[in-house]
Order: sequence, then structure tokens, then C-alpha cells
Amino acid sequence: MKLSTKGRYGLKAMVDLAIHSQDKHIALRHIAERQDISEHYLEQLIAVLRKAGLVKSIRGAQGGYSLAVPPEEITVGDILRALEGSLAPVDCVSENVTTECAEWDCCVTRTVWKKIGDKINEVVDSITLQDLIKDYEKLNNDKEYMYYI
Amino acid sequence: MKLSTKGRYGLKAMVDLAIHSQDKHIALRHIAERQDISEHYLEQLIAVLRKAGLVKSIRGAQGGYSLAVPPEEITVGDILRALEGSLAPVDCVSENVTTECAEWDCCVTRTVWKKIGDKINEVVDSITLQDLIKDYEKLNNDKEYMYYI
DNA sequence: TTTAATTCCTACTTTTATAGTCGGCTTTTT
DNA sequence: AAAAAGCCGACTATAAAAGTAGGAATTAAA
Repeated sequence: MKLSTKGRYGLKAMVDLAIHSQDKHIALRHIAERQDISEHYLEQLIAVLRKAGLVKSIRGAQGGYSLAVPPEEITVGDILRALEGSLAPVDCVSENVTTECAEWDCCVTRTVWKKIGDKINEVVDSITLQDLIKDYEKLNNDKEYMYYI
Repeated sequence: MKLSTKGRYGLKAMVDLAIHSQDKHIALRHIAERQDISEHYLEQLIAVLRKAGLVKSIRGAQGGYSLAVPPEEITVGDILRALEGSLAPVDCVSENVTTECAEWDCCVTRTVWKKIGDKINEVVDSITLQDLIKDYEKLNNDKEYMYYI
């Protein structure tokens, strides 16, 4: 039940982007360096986020990325589901059920998976990028040591 | 963020065992057949459950397994954590933190993972095997078609 | 007392997903 | 023209999951 690096790196990158790209756009290289992620790998992740409509890009020299919509309109759920697919613990309770399970609607354990999946979505959909930016700024103002993303 | 077959098969097997082993003990072969799981593979899973103190075994001919404690004292969380390890979405918020993360206590995204992990544990710890047995029996009495585990 | 049924144990194998790496093309600014 | 970016597809290495295989130990029943 672990999140892959896609989700972990992706959320970090998005928070980094949200914090550093106010009005301007920033190069992937800078995000990769700050968050200590392979730039080439991050490239693949941000391509997914771009196709999901969460970030936009400007090509060419001095190009880079910025959020496609304001941070208060992007939830952690949007980011994680874009990168990880459904967050349901088993396929038969995914939003878009693709599985071929004969026991679909009459299976006792399925109710357990459903409850878990619902709660996960509830949590991640209740947190926006703006919330995380606020956390970051508040913590870095209050404390003497540095907070990470 | 998917549960592995360990957790899925394990929970199914435990519910099957809870339903069929009232007073008696039942052979793994029967559970494997009913739940359509490789017997040899299930053997490995139940070994973990036995070591976790959730089931007990009787060896030899006519031997088999039964619950080590009453079904109302076994939660889904007990079973899943035994088989899957911590249900935390990332290591740094596991119960027994083993990870070496320099940003441990000053990382914004960590709060997200913590909330997810807490909710997952909340759900699975609130459901006992007895609850699932009840679900199963109620559904099979009410409906004309058969419910699965 | 042998046989059959069962749990127990260790090691091996196959498949799949993850987590990258590599190299080159395209676009845009300087 | 050159440099700095993003864009794209293919390849690779590692690890984990999911299962197989084979046999030893234990016990009930014939």
C-alpha cells in the first residue's frame, strides 16, 4: 500500500512550483535540483501533469513551467490521481471500474476496500496546493530552521 | 497505492476461516478451493498470520486451522498489517519509522501522508472479522443469490 | 503399523512494475 | 548561430510480487 515516487515526487514538485512560480515560470532543472530528483525522470512526471491540465509550459530558452490554474483550485487528489491512477486499494472499487470480477456486487470484503478508498479520496480532495503553500510559509516564518517541501 | 494479493487473499481467507471454523478446524485446501487461491501460496500467507497470533493450527491428518481468538477481537487492520506491513502510504509516517529522511520533522508533504495513513488505520481498525461475518450472513439470508467473501 | 492427510519449511522462478537512463529533436531567446 | 529550455520514444536495471516445487515432520485413521 505504498505510494510510488511518482506521487511523492510529483506532489513535491507541484508545491515547489506553486511556491516559486508566482507570475513567472520556472525551469524544471531548478525544481529537480531543489527537490533532489532526477531531472529526466521528473520530465516524465510533469508531462503527465501537463496533459492533466495542472501545469502549463513555455518552450525555448528561458522557458519553464507554471501552474495552469490557481493553487487553491488544485487538490492533492488531482495531482496524485493524475500520477498514480485511482487511489483505490483494489481495482474493483476504482472510480472507473475496469476489472472483470464476477463477484463485483456481492462480495463482503469489497465493502472494506470501498471504505478505505473513499476515505483516502476524502483526505486528498480536502487539501489544496494553497493549503500546503500556507503551511510552508507559516512554518518558515515561525521557526528558525528551514522547512522542506 | 494498491494492496497486494497478500492483503486481499489474506482477508478473504480469514473471513472464510471465521465463517467455517466454528469450534472445529478446517484444512487450508478447502479455503484455497472456495476462495480460488493457490494452496501453496496461501500456505505462505497463513504462516504469517499464525506467527502474528491470529490463527492456530493442528498438524497431521484431519488437522487444519482455526482462529486463535474470537472474531470480534480480530480487526481487518490486524490482518492487513500482519501481511502487508505498515499501511502508511510512505515510510516516513509508518508506526515504526525506519526511514532515514533528513527532512523528517520539517516537511510539508509529510503532513499529507500522515493524514492519509491515519485515516486508513482508522477504517481498518474499526472493522472486525465479526462485522464481516455478520455482513455475509445477513446478505445471504436476505437475497436469493449467493454472496461471496 | 502402514498409509494418507495434513501442516511446515526452504529455495527457486517467473512476471510485472518501478525508477530510472539515454539520446536526439523542437522551440525560443539572446 | 548558439544556448537554453521543453518534448518524445526507447531502452535498462532493480526489486517486489506472485507463485512453484519438493520434501520433511506430524498425526489420525485404516
